[in-house]
Amino acid sequence: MSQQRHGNTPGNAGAVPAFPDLPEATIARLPEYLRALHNLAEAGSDTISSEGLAAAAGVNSAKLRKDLSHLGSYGTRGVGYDVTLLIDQIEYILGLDQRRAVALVGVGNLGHALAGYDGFASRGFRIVALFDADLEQVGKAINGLTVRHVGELRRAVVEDGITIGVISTPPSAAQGVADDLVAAGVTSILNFAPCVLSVPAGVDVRKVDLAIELQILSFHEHRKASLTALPGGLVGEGGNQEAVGS
Amino acid sequence: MSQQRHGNTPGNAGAVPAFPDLPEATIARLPEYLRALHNLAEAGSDTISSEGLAAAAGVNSAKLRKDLSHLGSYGTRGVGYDVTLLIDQIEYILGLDQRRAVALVGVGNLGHALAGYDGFASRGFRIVALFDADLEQVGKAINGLTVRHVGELRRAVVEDGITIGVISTPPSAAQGVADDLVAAGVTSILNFAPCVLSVPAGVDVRKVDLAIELQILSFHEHRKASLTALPGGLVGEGGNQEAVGS
DNA sequence: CGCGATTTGTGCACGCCTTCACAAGCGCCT
DNA sequence: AGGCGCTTGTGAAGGCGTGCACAAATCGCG
Repeated sequence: MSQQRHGNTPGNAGAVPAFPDLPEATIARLPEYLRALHNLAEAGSDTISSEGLAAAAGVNSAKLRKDLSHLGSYGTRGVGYDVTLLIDQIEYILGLDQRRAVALVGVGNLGHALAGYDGFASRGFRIVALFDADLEQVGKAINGLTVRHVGELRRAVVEDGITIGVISTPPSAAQGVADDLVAAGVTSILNFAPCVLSVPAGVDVRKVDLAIELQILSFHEHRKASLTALPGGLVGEGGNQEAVGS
Repeated sequence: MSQQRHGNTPGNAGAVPAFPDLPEATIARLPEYLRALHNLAEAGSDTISSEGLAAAAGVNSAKLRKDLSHLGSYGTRGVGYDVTLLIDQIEYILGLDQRRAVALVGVGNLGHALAGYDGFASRGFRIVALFDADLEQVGKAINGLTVRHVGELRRAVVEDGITIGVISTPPSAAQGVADDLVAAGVTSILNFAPCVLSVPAGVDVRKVDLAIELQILSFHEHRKASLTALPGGLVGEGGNQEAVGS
């Protein structure tokens, strides 16, 4: 592979190193590696082998090595990977060192919980604004933030430099909110509403549908149930551990 | 990933049709088709073309046809698919007609919201039991259910015929809860705790990590930001719409 | 009854991802 | 200094999934 490390292309004027062209599958796994690495660092490990990190992240070690090789070889043969160095690298690649500002729209049942979820703050994000269309909710304080009316969205996005929006409204309102977010300049959306959003080119949408996750599990339950009725029975079936992420 | 060799014996004597051997990718999309179909049915459509359903589900029409062809041919050439027939078929395949009983462990911030989430009840599941290790929470009523102590888990799973468990505890408690669920007979787990669970063969685990979803979006933001700094700029970049699910 | 319009079902090719297997590289011990 | 054990990085092969393009099938209409 032509690995372009920090030795940059001569013509690149930016201070940023050439941005690696990572496979989607790899990108989806980097956060998991990062979490595992943080645990290891906290436990006092300085270095970790691909085997060890793979186990901690729940993946195959060959896959992990190939993933990491894509971002430019930060391991030492015979030793392993430097934990803190790798953390810095992955956080840089993911852009987490910027602690991006996030807006959350819809503080109903789920949105309320998301607004108070520690995991966002502790893993690279700042929820800086909450919105709702319901005047009943507007003005309420959640986790130190005041819920504002969705009409103020545009101004807030610009003022606070928000680049990511989270939608946790009912599905009927989701498309409208998405349109507002895009119009305000948001280019990444995390959608919890069970519906398809249509957005212009250049805007990324990820969808999390909680019921769908259960339905997929239900399928496997159904399959397992119908298999146990068969003569062969289930012999040495491998446990299925699948992580979300496309 | 999975290593399942479910040899489907041709001489299946059961009244149930031979269980189809669906690709994982197809399974993950069936729930989305189902949701779109319910919307269409509510709107009064009797039949729908692959093109129309694909648009409603946010996928390519060829992909949709191939997916549906895997579960037998329920369309009519020149006409399209019968909406209600297709709904019944997909619900049967996913095992949703059984309205599986679900246990939820951990009624903290997120768990509380999940316990009250309408989407579960309206899309084929019954949350029948809530558990927590915190005695402060035990006894409280959420959405008509009383929170019980996690020690009662085993008995409840057996008595209520629970087959799916949802873990929304802190990561430190998740593995223990998973062990308890498995010991009680649960064979499918939806894990919201940001950690890897190890479970015996035959148990399915799906993981939803909210922070990871944001981190993936953050990567794309980072990439987009570094691209706009380049001379070419972004030319006709296709909007990325990715759904969760492996 | 036949024809054309329409839409499904699918063979095929391509690309991405995973996994194996091993050479290359590194540190440690003697 | 040299050899040995350990670990990374990667070439190659195979499998899976996607999307095109088209044949087969069905309906409606003249």
